[in-house]
Amino acid sequence: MDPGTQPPARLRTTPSWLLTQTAAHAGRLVADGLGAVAARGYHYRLLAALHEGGPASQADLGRRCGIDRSDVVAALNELATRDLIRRDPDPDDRRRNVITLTPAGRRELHRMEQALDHVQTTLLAPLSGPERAELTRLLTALLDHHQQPR
Amino acid sequence: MDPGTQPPARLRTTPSWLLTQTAAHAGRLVADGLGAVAARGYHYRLLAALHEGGPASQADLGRRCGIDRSDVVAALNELATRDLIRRDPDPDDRRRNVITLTPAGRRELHRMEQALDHVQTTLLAPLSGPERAELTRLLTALLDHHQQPR
DNA sequence: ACACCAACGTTGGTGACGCCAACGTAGCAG
DNA sequence: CTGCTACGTTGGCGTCACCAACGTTGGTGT
Repeated sequence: MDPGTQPPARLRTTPSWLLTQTAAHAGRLVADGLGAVAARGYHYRLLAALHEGGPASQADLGRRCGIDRSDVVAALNELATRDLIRRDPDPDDRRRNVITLTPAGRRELHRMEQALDHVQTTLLAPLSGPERAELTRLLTALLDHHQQPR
Repeated sequence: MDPGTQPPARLRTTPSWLLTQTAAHAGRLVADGLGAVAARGYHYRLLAALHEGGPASQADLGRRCGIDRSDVVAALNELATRDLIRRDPDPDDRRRNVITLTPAGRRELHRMEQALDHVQTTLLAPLSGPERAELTRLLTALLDHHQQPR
């Protein structure tokens, strides 16, 4: 039909464009999947970090998840109103709060993971098993390299 | 030092997390690189599309770049005030504007590309040549697959 | 004991990106 | 002529990421 309705070739071969575009699609899928269980990325990251690392302070959670302290506050507020986490003052350090995953939070985390499993499937549909592993490896290498000065 | 300050393992092996995180880093690098020449992603995409495809309507540009019509308007306004593009009414279809790249716009596009070349280098630093090609191939496959219903 | 600095949680604001709804205008098909 | 579609424009919303500032608390140096 109408020619030139394709993305510019220079963009289509530029890794940064590819990354941001695929990430946009991935983000859309993730947002949809999490939205189906009334959650968003920050919620999942925080709950997953709590599940793996156990109770932690908000600052610790932020560092683990790569989320700014101020954004951790807001996300935890939302999780707390749904009773998915508990926020208790730390008796050993009165500056801190101890964030604890509640049973309901564990259940919600499980639902989120199911939704995300489905997202992975559809996202990686065009890739073979070895290709998925290779993609994971390459992205991990990029991430590790650029995350050293944290 | 303090253990458990690592991202959760489940996140670190999840492709969608890897994509969004690497994309966040890539986006940061791109934004910094383009910011050094007083531009942002939308500006680069639009100028690149104009350079490759020649003058076009705003709706066409939006389709080519994957940018919403309304966002095209704002970005073109910014480019127009810097005289990087011209916006003329289309005599053949009075609904449309014909967007044309000016010589100054071509120069700015060149500066942006230089900045982005540098970004690619630092972004892909940890990968070998074949690995970069493979990453590009995998991302392209993902993008093509998920862009069919456009 | 004191002053100093660092860390914590919190509030508020900014920007980029992506998306959607609505409007008036203009082209096109029936 | 009547609709339907496309176009440009305005305005708004949500997510993610980041920064500045404040008061409180902990730890350190002197």
